[in-house]
Amino acid sequence: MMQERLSSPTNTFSKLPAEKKAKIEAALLKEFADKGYQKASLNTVVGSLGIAKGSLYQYFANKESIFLYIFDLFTAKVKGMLQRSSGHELPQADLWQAVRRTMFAGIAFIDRYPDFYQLYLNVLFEHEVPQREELISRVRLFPMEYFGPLVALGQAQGRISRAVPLSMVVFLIDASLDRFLQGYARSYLDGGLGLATMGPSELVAEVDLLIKTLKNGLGSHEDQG
Amino acid sequence: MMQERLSSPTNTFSKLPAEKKAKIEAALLKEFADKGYQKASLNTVVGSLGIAKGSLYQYFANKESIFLYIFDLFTAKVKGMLQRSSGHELPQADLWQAVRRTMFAGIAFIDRYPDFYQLYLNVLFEHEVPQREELISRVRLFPMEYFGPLVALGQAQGRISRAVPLSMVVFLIDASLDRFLQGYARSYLDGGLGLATMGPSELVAEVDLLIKTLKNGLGSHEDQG
DNA sequence: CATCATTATGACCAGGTGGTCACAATAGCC
DNA sequence: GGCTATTGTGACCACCTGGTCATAATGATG
Repeated sequence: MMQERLSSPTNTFSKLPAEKKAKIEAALLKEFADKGYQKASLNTVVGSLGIAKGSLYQYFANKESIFLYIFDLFTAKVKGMLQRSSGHELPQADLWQAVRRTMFAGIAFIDRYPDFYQLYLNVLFEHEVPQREELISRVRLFPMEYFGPLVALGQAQGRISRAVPLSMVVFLIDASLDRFLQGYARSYLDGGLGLATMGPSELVAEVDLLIKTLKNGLGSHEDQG
Repeated sequence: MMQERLSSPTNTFSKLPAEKKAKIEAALLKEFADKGYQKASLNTVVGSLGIAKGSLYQYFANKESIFLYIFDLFTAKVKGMLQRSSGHELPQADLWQAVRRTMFAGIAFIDRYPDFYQLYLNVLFEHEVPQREELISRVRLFPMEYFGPLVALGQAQGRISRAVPLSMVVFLIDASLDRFLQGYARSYLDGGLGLATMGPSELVAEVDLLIKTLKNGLGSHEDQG
């Protein structure tokens, strides 16, 4: 009695040769990433694919379900990447190691799937994207559920300040992480760090610096390290 | 030989009675804030205003110039608010006081002009907004030019850690500030802080906590305060 | 009043959209 | 081959968009 999801393509689509399926998915992703949901044109997609519009509508019910299907591909990719990056983590792992790993996983994701990341940014802020809030929370829950327990553990062990509420710790980490990645992907958001033009090693140094700064704070301490 | 800006309305528009002008501006802002640039419909606007479409095109050259004009109103409002909030600052003012003031100014701005803030978020992330990067940098320069010198001063005086490059300090402050305000305006971005449902005094406490955390860091210190 | 400049109007246009459907092509099976 | 079920097709539809323009209304000036 499993309900078909609205984002499900028809089984005509699932029976398609893998290669053709991949091409269609890629073209759709590109269009949604480039133009956003509203301005994405299915006419353009079928044109560039060289298939008939009717075919597209034999694969999917409508534009919305097409979009949701593509976004599903994105969440699957994110999930996979996060699991791979945190999979070997020990139960009492260090929060900062986890943050570091997530950061690099994010950077790698943007490098490997720039269109998917663009799609995500579109959803974050575009109006009238179908089911926007639900889609966003689906993605944002991953890191939150991941960091929360680690912060609690760190506080219990005394390595994370107990003076700061857990929610604030998570907020700051999330904000820094997200904004760093946004700056990496869109140079005008990096606040002058120049992330877009950095080489890999510089990027690593910058990530480590950011984490160290999050840990130690911006104020000066008597014993400066 | 002053070149007319592309965003300039015709002088037909400037000669309009102030009341009518304000109504038109408000309706346009509302539409752009609600729908974003692309999906905003001028037909809807003239419909809700009860004026003819031709009139709108006697006030402005085209949709783009309409949008740029409305965005100009926004930057003017932001400029005014920032100047008012920082105007009385002493030359050797404290960075953290400045951050605090900017934070509250931002909150007040969102409360007072939610549509303008929405407009800004649209521009930040929507595709194919005319001159997007230029518009964004126009707004983002304000706080950056403001905080940069204060950070440098703080580092010279030894109150801000000299171990952290100025650009990183500015990045973290900017990211926290921006994200906090985004979370305040869009609850699904607040990372669980629950900003949207807070009363004013709670909000003040949260801002102070955030600033204190930025200063002291997330790690625990022997002398915990 | 008449004359002229300015402003308001809305029917109209070309272009694009998501979506449909009668039909053509193909594939599988006997 | 012939028959059926599935898949591919693109002309077509209603709808909406930003933008135009001939014309009407209004205001100013004498």
